[in-house]
Amino acid sequence: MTTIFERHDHGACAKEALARAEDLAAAQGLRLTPVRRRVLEILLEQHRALGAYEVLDRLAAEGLGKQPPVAYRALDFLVEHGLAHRIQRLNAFTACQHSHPEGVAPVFLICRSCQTVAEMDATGLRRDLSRLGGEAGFSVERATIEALGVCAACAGGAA
Amino acid sequence: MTTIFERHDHGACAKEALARAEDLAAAQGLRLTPVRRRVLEILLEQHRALGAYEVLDRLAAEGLGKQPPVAYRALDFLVEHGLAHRIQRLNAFTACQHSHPEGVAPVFLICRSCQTVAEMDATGLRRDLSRLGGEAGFSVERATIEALGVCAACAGGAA
DNA sequence: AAAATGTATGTAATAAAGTAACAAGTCAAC
DNA sequence: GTTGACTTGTTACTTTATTACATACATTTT
Repeated sequence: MTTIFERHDHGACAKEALARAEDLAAAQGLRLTPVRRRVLEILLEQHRALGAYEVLDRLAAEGLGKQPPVAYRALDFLVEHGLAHRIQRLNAFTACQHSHPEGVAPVFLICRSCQTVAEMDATGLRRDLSRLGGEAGFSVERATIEALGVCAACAGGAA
Repeated sequence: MTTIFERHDHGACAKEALARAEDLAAAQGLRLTPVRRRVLEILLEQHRALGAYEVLDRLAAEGLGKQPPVAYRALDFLVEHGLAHRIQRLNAFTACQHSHPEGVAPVFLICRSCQTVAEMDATGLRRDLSRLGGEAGFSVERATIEALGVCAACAGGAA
C-alpha cells in the first residue's frame, strides 16, 4: 500500500488532486468557486490537517474572507463532495489524497511526531465493522477510523 | 455479541459498573472522590454520551462544582482509567460499559436516532488496522473506531 | 433585457468546547 | 503537626463552531 508517508513529488500530487476536483465539479455540476478552490489548494500544500481557523487566517491574508463561516462553508463543501476529510481527533481538515470512487471512506493514519495525515483504503475494515455492528442489530451508515501513531520516517529519525 | 441496545436491567447495569470502578480504585490505589464518582454515576444514568457541559450543569445543580475544569478533570480521570470513553464524533463522554482488562479499546456504535452509544469489543478490527498501518511503515498506538448508524430498535420502530 | 430564482458570500453576534494558571483545600505519611 | 502529593476552586481566556440575516452573483424564465 502506498501512502503519502513515502517520498513523492508533492507538487504533482497537489496538482493531480486539484485536477480531480475540477473533473468532479465538471462532471457533477458543482461550483468550485474561488474560495472553495483556494481552500482546497491551501489544504493541499501540506499533508497535515489544518484547523478551520488556520485556513481562515490564510483566506483573510488573501482578502478572501474574514469570518469563520467563510472557512467552514468551504470546508463543508469540500468534505461533502469527498475532496477533503475531517479528522475528528484533531478537529481539523485535510485534503483528500486518493479519489474514493463511491462513498468509500478511508482510514486515517496520524503521525503524532510530524503531524502528517495519510489515508489508506479500508474497504475490508469497513466490511468487518459493518458485520460486527450487524451482530448487534446495528446498521452502520458511516464510520470514523483514525489511528494515532508514528510514521516510519519519524520512528527511524528519532531512533 | 451483546450490547446495551438490547433490553437489560439498567439499574443493575449501572450498579455493576460502579462496583467495577470501586474495585479498580481499590486495586490500583486510585481516589474515586465524590466529584469523580458522581460524574461516573451521571454518565451511567443514560446510554448516551454527555457533553462536558451537560455533566457540569448537573454537578453545578448539586453544588459539586461550577467551572469547566471541574468537569473536565473528572472526565479525564475516568477516561484515563478506562471508566469512561470519549466519543470523538460527538465531543462527548460515555461511561464504560464493559471492563476492558488491558488497553483494549472498544468500537463504538452510535445510533443517530436514539443517541444510544454501545461498545463492542474490536480486538480483531484493531489487529487488522495495525497490520494495515504496518504495510505503510506506520506504527499504530491508539485508534478511534466509531460507527454512526441506526440501532435495531430504532430501525424497527421507524419502519 | 428585466424579473425571478437559486446558490454563494459577507458580516455580526454568539454559542459551545476546552485550557492555562494559580490559589486553596485535603489527606496520608512521616 | 508539618511535609509533600494530589485534588478542587476559581478566574480568565482560547479555540472551535453555529445562527441569523443581509448582500451579491449566476441562471433561467419571460
